[in-house]
Amino acid sequence: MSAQKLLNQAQQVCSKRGVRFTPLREHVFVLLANQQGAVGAYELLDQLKKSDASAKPATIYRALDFLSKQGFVHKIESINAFVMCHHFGECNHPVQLLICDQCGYVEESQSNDLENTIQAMAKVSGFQITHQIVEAHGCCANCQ
Amino acid sequence: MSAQKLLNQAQQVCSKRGVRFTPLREHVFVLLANQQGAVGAYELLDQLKKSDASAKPATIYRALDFLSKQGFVHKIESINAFVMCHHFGECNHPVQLLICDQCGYVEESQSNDLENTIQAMAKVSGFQITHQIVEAHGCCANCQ
DNA sequence: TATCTCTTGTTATATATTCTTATTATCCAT
DNA sequence: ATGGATAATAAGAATATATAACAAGAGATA
Repeated sequence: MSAQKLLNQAQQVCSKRGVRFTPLREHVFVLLANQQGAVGAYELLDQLKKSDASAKPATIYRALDFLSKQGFVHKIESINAFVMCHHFGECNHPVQLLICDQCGYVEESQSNDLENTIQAMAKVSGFQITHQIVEAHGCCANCQ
Repeated sequence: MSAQKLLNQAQQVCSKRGVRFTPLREHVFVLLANQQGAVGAYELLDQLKKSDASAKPATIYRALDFLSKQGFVHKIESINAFVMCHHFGECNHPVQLLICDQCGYVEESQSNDLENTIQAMAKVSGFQITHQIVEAHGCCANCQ
């Protein structure tokens, strides 16, 4: 999906939810939308600085925090990077990521089986899951 | 399992593998073994400093790196913390963690189902997995 | 002993988050 | 509309977390 389409969609979602999609947040959103695969926060910060020299780490992290909460981007915990979610409009799915260690490509996948299996595993221990992180590293089809 | 037993076991594993379980590494190992649940690196560093005032971040991270590679401890990516593995002797299992956000308790669990499901999910995309992170957050049986 | 490798010490730097204060937007009463 | 109260957002500084780079030391091997 194009960056412009994603942006429009995000604007609609924000206005529907009554949250503020400020210029700063939009800016970071667009930076991410134009990015292939995962990006680090400081790489985004460098890009942001080109048009806003006063940007600081907290600036970018706050924006990323907002975008995550809205489900527009996902944080990849295992490599401290961020990736745009290309179907935030559709549903509130749990995130499962396939991360190519060669080229940085990140694929988002959705398996109900996996979700169910994790829930089953937790149940055995009487554990109540609120959210989960599933990140698989390896080599994508292209890089093999 | 007691800290002492774990230590003995780790010593045996190291000598079998021909890797050096230096005093420093042992020390960090024991700190972790005596810990309930997850610990941050800088918390360990503070403890280490009590007997070795010259310890620095790199000191602890190097030791943790070694212990991770040997499978003695696991890093929890989603909270930047470390936890002792209580069955490193048994097998080379993929790690699945249940993390209680209330009390910090971490349970390691092992589901072949889950492993298989993830592999199946990857196969659909022609993705080859080398390793994976599964971390479920929520509330343990005790805290409910 | 000479050499090679692994480990550690030390410093600097990269990455990430928190806290406090200031600013801006929104809402409501006038 | 206008001003004032309130809440959300942003700036800035400080701190927490993690790694890199290089020099020095200790162990193993021949």
